[in-house]
Amino acid sequence: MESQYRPRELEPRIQQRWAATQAFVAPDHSPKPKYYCVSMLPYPSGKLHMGHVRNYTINDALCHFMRMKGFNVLFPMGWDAFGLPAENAAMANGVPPAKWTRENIAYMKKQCEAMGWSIDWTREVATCSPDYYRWNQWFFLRLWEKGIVYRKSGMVNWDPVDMTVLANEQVIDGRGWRTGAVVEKREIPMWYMRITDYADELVDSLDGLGWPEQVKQMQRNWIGRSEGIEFTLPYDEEASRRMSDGHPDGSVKPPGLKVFTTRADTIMGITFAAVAAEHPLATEAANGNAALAAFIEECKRGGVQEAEIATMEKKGMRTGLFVRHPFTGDKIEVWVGNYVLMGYGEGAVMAVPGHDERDFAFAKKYGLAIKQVIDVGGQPYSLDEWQAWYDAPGRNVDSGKYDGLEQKAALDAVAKDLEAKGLGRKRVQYRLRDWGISRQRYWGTPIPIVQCPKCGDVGVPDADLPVKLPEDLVPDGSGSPLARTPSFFGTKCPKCGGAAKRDTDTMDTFVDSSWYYMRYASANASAMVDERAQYWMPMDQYIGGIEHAILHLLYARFWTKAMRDLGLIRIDEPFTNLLTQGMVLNHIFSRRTDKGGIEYFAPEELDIAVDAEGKVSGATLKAGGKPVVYEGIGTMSKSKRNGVDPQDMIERYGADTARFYVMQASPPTDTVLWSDESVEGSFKFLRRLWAMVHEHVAKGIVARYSGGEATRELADLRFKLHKTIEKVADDYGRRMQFNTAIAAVRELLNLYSELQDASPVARAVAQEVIEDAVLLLSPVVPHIATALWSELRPGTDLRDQPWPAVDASALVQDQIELVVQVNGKLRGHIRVATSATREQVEAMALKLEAVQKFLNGQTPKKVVVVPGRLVNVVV
RNA sequence: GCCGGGAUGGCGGAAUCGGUAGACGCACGGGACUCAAAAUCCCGCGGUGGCAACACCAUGGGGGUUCGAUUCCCCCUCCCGGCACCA
Repeated sequence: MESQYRPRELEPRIQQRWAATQAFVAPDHSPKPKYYCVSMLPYPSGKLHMGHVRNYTINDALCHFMRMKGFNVLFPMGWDAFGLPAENAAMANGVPPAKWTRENIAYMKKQCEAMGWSIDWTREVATCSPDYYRWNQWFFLRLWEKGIVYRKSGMVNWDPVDMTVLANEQVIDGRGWRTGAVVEKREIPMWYMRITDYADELVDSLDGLGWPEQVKQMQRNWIGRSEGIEFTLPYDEEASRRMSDGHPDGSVKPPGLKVFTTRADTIMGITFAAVAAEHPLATEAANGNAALAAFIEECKRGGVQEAEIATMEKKGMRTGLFVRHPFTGDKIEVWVGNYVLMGYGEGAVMAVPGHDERDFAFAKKYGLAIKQVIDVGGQPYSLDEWQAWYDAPGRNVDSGKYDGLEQKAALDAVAKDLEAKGLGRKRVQYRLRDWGISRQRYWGTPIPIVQCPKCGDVGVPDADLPVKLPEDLVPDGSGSPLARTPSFFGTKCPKCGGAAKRDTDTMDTFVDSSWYYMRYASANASAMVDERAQYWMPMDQYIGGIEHAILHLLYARFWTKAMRDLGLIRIDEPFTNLLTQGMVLNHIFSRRTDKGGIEYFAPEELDIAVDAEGKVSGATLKAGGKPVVYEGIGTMSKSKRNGVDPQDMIERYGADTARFYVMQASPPTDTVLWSDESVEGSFKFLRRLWAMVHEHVAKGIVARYSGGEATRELADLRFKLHKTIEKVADDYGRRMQFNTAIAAVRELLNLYSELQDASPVARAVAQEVIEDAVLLLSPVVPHIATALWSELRPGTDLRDQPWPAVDASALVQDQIELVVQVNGKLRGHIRVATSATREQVEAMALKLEAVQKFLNGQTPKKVVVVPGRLVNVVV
């Protein structure tokens, strides 16, 4: 055996052997139980970053562990290959997105191979491949036929200088990132999917999933199912006349202002009403009111991001129009408020400043009446105390016939009365909105629709799919390249044969990632999926960043249900268990460009200054010395340019060190701030492991311990070994906490290295311990483990070894150590027989000198005995 | 702003169901080996006081429940993620 650990020679050799024997190609049928484990597919940004290393190493370790446990394991890989960064790279370098993307994929695939992940590459998927995206198009058409896909107008961010639609990411502080121009909202026609049709099921079926509770909670809150009442505030004479004279959308004249509320019990507290700037009533009121028209224009300025809208200062203006209270007939003034969202409910609210936080802030600002209609324990009405009582439970007061009712009863009574008057009804409202999938971009799946002047929207016939994306275009940042390419959009109507135009929008990339895991399972199928998907799905374990907790996971769940309803798969949920990996963070540095846009810098391009506390205080460019702005820490991302390439680590220490490092550093669910300081320690450990095996082998390998007389020391070592096997299996399989599993093996090896005994029994125990330690670590560091195993058991392969068995007899103990506390503070230890009674334990504890000292001759007030753990003497 | 999460030594983290706070490492200090260095090995390592035994303090801050709280409850601060066109 080599005395030196040389990962750079060893790892490629072992990887070649795996490739030659197709070691990780998973059969689609097996007598073994299946285990399907997938990591969220990476965006091919150029190089792997540490987040990927963490993600796929967790995936790989779980897969190795499950193989050892006797499962038929599938670990596939693919590329989320459409999207914005490819277009940005194209603009920067003049290279078509297709070329850039494919080169990145090739490089990153090499890196994956160098990491030694046990991927079944025969199932690789790249979402930019026509073989893949044709099924996006095919499925889109099926959903269209079913009415799940439909067209309506939607709001986008508009850059008036570049004349282009901006992604939210491209809007920085309300300005376009390239031009620095103030962004505007613009309404354009788009395709939508009716995810809201599935809202109830998406909430209800969360319950059965093995997902982190926090993720399920986030999804529930996102869908935001709330039961409330939709009712009408009738117009007064003036409003009635104006709204019927020229109702802007020309639809049926509404008899009043429709609102939705979950707090109808506070209906007697209405002091005004508010509508969104885009509401038809606002439009009508602005007719001939220049100030209001200007205010509405102002509301439409700025981007469409919710965070931006929600943090805006609350502003409003009178419309001069009035509605009437449904019960009292009192006149209620209607305001336009920038805090009312057109996209939620009816785009209009009844305002009860006494019992709603936003209405309160608005009323206070404009000096509107605030009326308390819920009694909250006799507290006096006081604006200063308002924060304390606005949403407290209580009985109705100052509410006429509803006085004295509790919330639920008041709600029911109000609903009944509104229904009786024909003004309202109970209804469920979701916060969730339908999924808009149209993007005015080039690098995505073309929408398979032809717009015919005679026939309207016509679907591309299945036989003509895929509608291929031209791959040689280079975007320039203004408008969509497809919309300027007649050879793409010029076509004939499939229905009438006349000249027609293709839809030049592409699909949201969330479409691509909504079903790729089913395509892996039915690789190269001539349909979207086939029966093999049914074998592998639902996925046993899904792993990915917590940042995908809502959107991606919700869309994928919806998509799966839609596929089920079209008879393509017979499952309700795609992901049985979910592990949300914490993000790998790094420092972010940026600078404003001359144009007013923004530019990011990688840490290696900068000289970074640190203050006395070790915190980053500033930075300058290495080239040129210009200062840059420190923006704090954030997720490693391509756009912020703060990723760390693991390549150096692989080249210096090998893949096993990189793998070991990320796995031992922290629990997978934790966020970590990148630091490459302790990588060296991981390498030293592997070298020490190698040295231990080398030393053992040099003394001569023997058959592992299988019974016979053992000294106390050997029995203790075997106890530790078998406890460790139990713990590591639990950490890998149930807790998925690899850092503590590795720490446990280190403890075992620390104990092992103290062993001096060279007797035949000791040699057999040593063989047992070192063999099993290699097996326990093998899921994390498969290369070194494979090499060491072949020295410990010549002629056998690590890949054929099952997970080590726990020897129950090694775990039997006759004595245990208990902790003795006085008033909950540690004061000593006692060793007792495992069979000792409560009374015996108590007596022994009280006899301790450290305990007597605190007793001062008195009898203890109480003695708490926790079996197998501790004794607490209360004095 | 709203939703979800987090905060433990100089650093990463451990304590799994309310039961020994700091496992296991990194960094650092001291020592051994060496002509020297690297590598390796041994010892120490939360704070304050003390020669020591030991005592007290300590898990972001404040309060509470409990024999006992890093863990449960209430309030607060700061940080991270998401907020529908980044993926």
